[in-house]
Amino acid sequence: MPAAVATNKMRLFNSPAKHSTPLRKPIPKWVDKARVSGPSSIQEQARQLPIAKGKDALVREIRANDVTVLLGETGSGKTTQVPQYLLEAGLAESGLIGITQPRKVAAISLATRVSSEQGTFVGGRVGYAVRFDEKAGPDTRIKYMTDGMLTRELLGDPLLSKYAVIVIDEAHERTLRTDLLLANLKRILRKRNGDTRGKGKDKEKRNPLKVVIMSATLDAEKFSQFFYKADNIPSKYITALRARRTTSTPHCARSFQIHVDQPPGDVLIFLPGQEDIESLEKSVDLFARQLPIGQPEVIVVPMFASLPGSQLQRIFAATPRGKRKCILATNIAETSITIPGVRYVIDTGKSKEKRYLAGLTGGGLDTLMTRDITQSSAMQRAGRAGREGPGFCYRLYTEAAFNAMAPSAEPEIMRCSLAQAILQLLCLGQDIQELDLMDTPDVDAISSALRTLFLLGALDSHRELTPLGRAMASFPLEPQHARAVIASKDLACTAEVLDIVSILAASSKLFIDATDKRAEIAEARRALVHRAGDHLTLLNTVRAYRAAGADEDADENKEKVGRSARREWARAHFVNERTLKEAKAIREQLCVSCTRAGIDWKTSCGEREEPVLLSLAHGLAQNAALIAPDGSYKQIMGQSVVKIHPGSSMADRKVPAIIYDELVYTNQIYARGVSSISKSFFATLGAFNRREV
DNA sequence: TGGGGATTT
Repeated sequence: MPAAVATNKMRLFNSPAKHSTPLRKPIPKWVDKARVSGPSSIQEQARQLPIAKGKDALVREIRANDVTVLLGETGSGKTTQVPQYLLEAGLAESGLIGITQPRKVAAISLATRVSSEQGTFVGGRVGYAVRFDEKAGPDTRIKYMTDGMLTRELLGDPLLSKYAVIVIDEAHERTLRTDLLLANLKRILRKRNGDTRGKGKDKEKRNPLKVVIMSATLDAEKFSQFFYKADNIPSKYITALRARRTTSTPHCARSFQIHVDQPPGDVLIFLPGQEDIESLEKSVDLFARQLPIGQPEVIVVPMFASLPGSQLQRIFAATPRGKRKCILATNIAETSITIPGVRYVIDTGKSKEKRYLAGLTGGGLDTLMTRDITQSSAMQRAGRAGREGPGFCYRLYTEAAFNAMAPSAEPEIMRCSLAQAILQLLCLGQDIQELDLMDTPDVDAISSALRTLFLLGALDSHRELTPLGRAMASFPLEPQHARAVIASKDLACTAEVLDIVSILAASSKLFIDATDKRAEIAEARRALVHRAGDHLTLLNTVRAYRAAGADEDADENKEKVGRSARREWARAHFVNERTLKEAKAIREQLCVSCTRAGIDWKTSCGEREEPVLLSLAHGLAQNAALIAPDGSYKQIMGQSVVKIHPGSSMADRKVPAIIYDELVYTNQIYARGVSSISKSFFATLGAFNRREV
């Protein structure tokens, strides 16, 4: 460990336990009782969850109120049990029970769990709906889904009339989609449950809706206030369904004393970014080699989102007897990936945070900074220890530092680009400035997004949605990318633009960059690099991947051979196959959207590159810069001087003009996803000419 | 010369 970390004060926190004797701190007795009962049926386990005791009272409250806010920590069983209680109580007779989750994996695994508790198959009484995957049928009463999925349903059914109950889970995370849902639920409650109270007869005809908000942090009362204030929507705030208690004991230790002093169990260390992980990996390896004879061997495993899929197997592989796994992870291990066998968590208290700064002229800017985590994150990180037994969390900061942390993260709506959200709301006939949101974004962020939408042609000068804007909103893409797809129709290069845009819309990066293999990687990828820049390099890569093993695909029996040839190709070129697979699924969805919008997605421009770049430039008109006499690049719209990101194929190249996907400010303002474009292109862009309007 | 993490009929 770096000295700075090793000498910091640490705190010892007791974490949740399921069985066996706790290591240091006694586990509260009632938790013990709930967890120690030995092997039993899955239904029996459900009955023993802490929440089960409050079942009747809970159902009574939900029945009596339109909105119920439920505070309960992860593991209290609320997400799996509450929907079943409501089903049993007959609250799903007039419609579905929908439960939203911020993440796809959670929606799927919860549906699977609850299905088996109900003794049915997934897609029967209990189902789920996430992008690219839906298992729900006519018998489905309980549906787990991503919050994005329900937001999409809103566009087609503004009153969500299929649902009798909507449960918003993990509401404290305040994702953009959760916030948009909360605002719309308030509107729906007014419509479906009536403006005035006490007219019971009418109420039944109106198909009333029940809303349950679940939060894991103390700001739960804010949700209750949100629904009650102004509207007097009957809402109830129920406290503390605690599944675990986190107690703290001051504790100083050198970090690797865990390994020397503590019983077996893997160690999970939370760090801000890839750079920190790679440098600590070296230190830990060095430490491991200097261990006295007889000490167990240490296996160091890095973990961050851009790692290739093959690395993931190392994380989930069981630790051999007599060895100890030490996982160095970013925030990815906080919520999205659960690693079995972790008994000790070391929390540095830091994470990287992306924040969007709206620009008044030249689009926006993302900042990426290392910051202190929130108390909510700290508790989540601690909870990652001891999921299968007693566990411990060593916090590398003082209790005072913990108390100084923000209780929970600022809502996403306050720190992201609003262009896509505003466009979707306009399709619903809603104005973001009139919408009753829990937190209202800055007026600058709204004006900036409106300006972007205007430049893209989605809005006219009266802020009215144009037919082009409506067409853009029909794509599950950011407005800039949707604009590029639409532009590709007239430029006859839709196939190529879809290839590029689907990669840009994928969640992880296409290229894998290990610092220590830079020369090898450059050599392997040389044939893929296009001199016009990153967008056409992406296109080359997608095409080459598709071509690898394509011959075998003709024969059904050899399809497997084709798949393994592609996997091998991706590995050899340091390309993330997971990204390519995700992009393929996105592309298929985009083809459906194209057909609906009257765009022939098969139209290809072959090897011509100009139409592709011009289509992209229609979407990225605001993201353009010209070279200055001193060799730097200056934005066309906006005043920033931007530097081409070192990871770009255009780094160190001097061309007259560039377009880029985004600006990221770390130490300097870097343009990422850069292509060279002829200056004369801008003269042909209507958006560019309208920029002063 | 540098890359926290989710999500979309």
